[in-house]
Amino acid sequence: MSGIKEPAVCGNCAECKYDCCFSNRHCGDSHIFGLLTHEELHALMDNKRQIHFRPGETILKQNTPLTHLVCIKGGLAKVVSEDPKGKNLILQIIKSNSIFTGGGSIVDDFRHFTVAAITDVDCCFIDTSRLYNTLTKNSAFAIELLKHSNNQHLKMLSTLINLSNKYMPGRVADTLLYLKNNIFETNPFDFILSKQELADMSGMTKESFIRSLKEFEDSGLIHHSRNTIEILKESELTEISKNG
Amino acid sequence: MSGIKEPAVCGNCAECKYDCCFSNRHCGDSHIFGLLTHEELHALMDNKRQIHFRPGETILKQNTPLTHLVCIKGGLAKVVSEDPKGKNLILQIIKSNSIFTGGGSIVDDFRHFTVAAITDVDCCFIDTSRLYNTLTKNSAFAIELLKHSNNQHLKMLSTLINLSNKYMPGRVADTLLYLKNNIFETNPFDFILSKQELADMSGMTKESFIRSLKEFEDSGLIHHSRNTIEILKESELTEISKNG
DNA sequence: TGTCTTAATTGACATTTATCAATTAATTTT
DNA sequence: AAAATTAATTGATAAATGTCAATTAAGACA
Repeated sequence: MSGIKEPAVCGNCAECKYDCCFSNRHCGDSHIFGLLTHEELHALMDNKRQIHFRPGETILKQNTPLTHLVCIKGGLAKVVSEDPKGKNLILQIIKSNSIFTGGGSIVDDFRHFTVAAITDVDCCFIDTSRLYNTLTKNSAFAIELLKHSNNQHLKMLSTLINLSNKYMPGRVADTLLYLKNNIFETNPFDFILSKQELADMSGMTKESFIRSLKEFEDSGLIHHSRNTIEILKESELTEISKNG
Repeated sequence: MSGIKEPAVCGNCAECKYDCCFSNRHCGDSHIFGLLTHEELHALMDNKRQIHFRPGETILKQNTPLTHLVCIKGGLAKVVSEDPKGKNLILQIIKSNSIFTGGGSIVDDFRHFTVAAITDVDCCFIDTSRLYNTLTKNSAFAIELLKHSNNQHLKMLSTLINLSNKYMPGRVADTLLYLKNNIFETNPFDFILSKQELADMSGMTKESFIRSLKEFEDSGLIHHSRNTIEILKESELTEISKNG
């Protein structure tokens, strides 16, 4: 893990070509940084640091103070809720160009999740103390962040319903469809996730996940080998997801 | 259910004494409406309607368009996620003086929950189309709403963890402690909720809830009769909650 | 008061899921 | 390449939870 202090640059500056929040001015679908003026962007990003993480490294640790926002510039990371007894629940996979506020921002200012790199990850750390100031000055930015927050809220609701109302086959189907349609966006897809991680996404033990996957394989719904899964009958998987 | 068009009044007007959002200027802990100027308050609340609901009535219905915010002025309501197969999950109980945005606001603008009255409920409906304008003009208000949203987010996270990581006794303990400490704030407490509703709060069938409750009774942790529950050994219940 | 209806409770049983131990496969290290 | 470690898989079993049916209790009503 290495921290490189970046110069204050933005899409409006000649020298600025290489950074997600600056040159592209968007994180995920929200284009949230595009709402800032040149000056506001500089004020917020001035002392931003871009950091590289290797697979497996912890980017943010649950229960530590929330001092920075994180923008994922490249790579995949997992958002994990760690519980004292060691049961991990993977709530979300974060892709390139997404902004991660961590839930507790502006509320209790500590982190409620751990974020860990799955692949190599490049990301920016943005000071939350500066965020407050930006929110005050630019209400369009504040509204966009509110939208982002509400979006996360709805995603978590969907996770909650999936995990609490469905039996294992439905939950496994959800995980597979989520990976194909939202994360990897190819079929078949190579995944870097272990069976334990897939189980942690589905709220079950790895043994149960494996058995459920095998049933799908035997029914011809999917085909999987070491690190690849191909979804053969998506509509049937969707049915299984719906029926719980 | 009756709708009474209210005059545009606020805490600054002489005639205004009777309304939660106006005279008290707060909803729950957030005092969010206190951040608005006299003019902004009027602009937002001008055509507000105050409505009375009787026990059991639906206040907001899942999957309908999200056109209004709701402020609960008096009474208790339940926030329910209804699933197509009829499995209901009660996510939250709403008390007096709380604001309910419903998750989907500013995102997809439809409701992701049903809200139903448990007791008699008085509440105000505030036009969300006016909300956007207010957010734009008053960033402190926007930040406060963001805080509210993040708060809801964290509460949902806690629900998610409780439901997915704990066995039944832990979940029942959570429900009982939540009712005592957050909703009724007395001990013993009279509850108006049916066993089915308590089970829906705990993510299990009513039969399972009843059995779990009986075990607590037999172990001397609680005492319950028809509509009253008394928590006798809170610290032990807290342990059960922690250990899942 | 007795009838009707709904909610609460109990018991027997089936299903779902986790746990534990053993084995095999894959990966890393030496 | 062999040894050592870690991950994946399988089977047997136990624990957790849901389902169904039957019974009792409580509340509503005429």
